[in-house]
Amino acid sequence: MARAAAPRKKVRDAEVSRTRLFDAAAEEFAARGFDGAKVDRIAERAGVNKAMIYYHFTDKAALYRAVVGDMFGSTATAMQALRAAGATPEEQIAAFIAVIAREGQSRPHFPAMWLRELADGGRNLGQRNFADIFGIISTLDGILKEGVAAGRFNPMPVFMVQMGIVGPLFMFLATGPMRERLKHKLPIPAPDVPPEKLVQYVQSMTIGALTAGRTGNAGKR
Amino acid sequence: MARAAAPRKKVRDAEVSRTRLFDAAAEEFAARGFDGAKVDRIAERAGVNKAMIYYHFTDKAALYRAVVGDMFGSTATAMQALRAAGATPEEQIAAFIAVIAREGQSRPHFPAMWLRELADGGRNLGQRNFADIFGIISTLDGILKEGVAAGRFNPMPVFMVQMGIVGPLFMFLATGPMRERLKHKLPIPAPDVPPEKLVQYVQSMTIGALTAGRTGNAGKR
DNA sequence: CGTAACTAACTATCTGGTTAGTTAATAGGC
DNA sequence: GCCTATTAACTAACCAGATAGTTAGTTACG
Repeated sequence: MARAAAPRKKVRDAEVSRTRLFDAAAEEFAARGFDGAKVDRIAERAGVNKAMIYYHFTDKAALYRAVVGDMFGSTATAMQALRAAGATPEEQIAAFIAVIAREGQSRPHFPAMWLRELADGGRNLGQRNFADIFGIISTLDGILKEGVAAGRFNPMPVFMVQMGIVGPLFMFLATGPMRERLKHKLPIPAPDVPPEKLVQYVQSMTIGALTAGRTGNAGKR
Repeated sequence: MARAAAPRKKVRDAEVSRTRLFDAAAEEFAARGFDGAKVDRIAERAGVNKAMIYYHFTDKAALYRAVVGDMFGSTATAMQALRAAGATPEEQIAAFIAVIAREGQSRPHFPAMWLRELADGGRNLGQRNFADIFGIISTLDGILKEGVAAGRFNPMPVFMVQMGIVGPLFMFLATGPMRERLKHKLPIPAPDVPPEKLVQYVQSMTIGALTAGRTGNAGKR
């Protein structure tokens, strides 16, 4: 029987092993945190010998940094395309929020890991990670300044606005599994919230606070 | 020289040891998480022999639960006095937010620990803690329902609103030490934000989103 | 056949928890 | 008021299991 042109399935493939380890690590780190995560468990979940962690990555810390670097790097990159000319500050803020939400959803480990990283005071972050984060915040800072200059936004500290965006988004996303698990023992019903609705809510919150008190210019051009 | 009526300073005092251990544990758990926290370090910080942890509390987990129980219990209690008759839904939401902020500030370990607990999916919480948390959410649920019934609020899922409040508040509070530490190497200035300003911002965000689209009834009676 | 990819077994260290023994406080009898 | 028996509060040393990391040797692949 003629074999299809598809690349023959290898028994050994560094790429595959690396990816499996990376994914297992992301899950484990998100669920347990750096200290709670066990390298044996990561290897087991990945279906790979433990020593391969040290072969493909250097050690536990480097593996962790790889995961974190991937998530912040990806977000930082996505931000570059953001400040489209012609968009109102409100539209730019909305887009900024949408990008963060999209990143948080496409990597299920992202929200929980960010919560932990903030609680840690960034103890495990490297130079590179900070650069990415600063890039993200600078983008927001630029949007806010533009809005203030245009007389549309109240001046607000960037970090406060940033936490006002990431906080609701990532807390809600990170607690998804928990809400699912507790669903039947909750005193009040917890309806499923579609992602778009969450994004809309955060957009509405943020723009609401930035434009509060101004005579209804929100949404206008 | 006549001794003052003040109780003589004892060399041994269970109350003092317990408190010192509790405080040291709160600090350590907030900074490192349950797994990252080391009992030896807690004992050292408290200036107390390690075995006293097992004497005054049962084990590491029980000590953790004591700290968590204190913070959620205190907040749950503070919520009881909240639903004052005659207050508008907006005022009640504002008060709800103020209470959470106050609790988060009076216990410096609270914000970081809640972030971690959410990322953990409540793995370390007990029956009692969940009861307290449900109580807090029920309070918010009541306020929201009242607002909707009065035609002042848009109907929104409680959990989403809750995360929209706790997220910004606790993320900002938890990252205070980190911002302080990084102050000099930030690309953009990070001005100090007085607590009232943070509270106002979160109140404005939340009420803004809950009343968005409604013909300006916010703040009125 | 050379080597990248992999494995099984091992080790050093860390860490939560225990335990046998010690000492300060206190209550009760006189 | 003082002595003493009891025990709550405390300590130093220890232990067993867990865990990150290593290594010497093996095998599939190009």
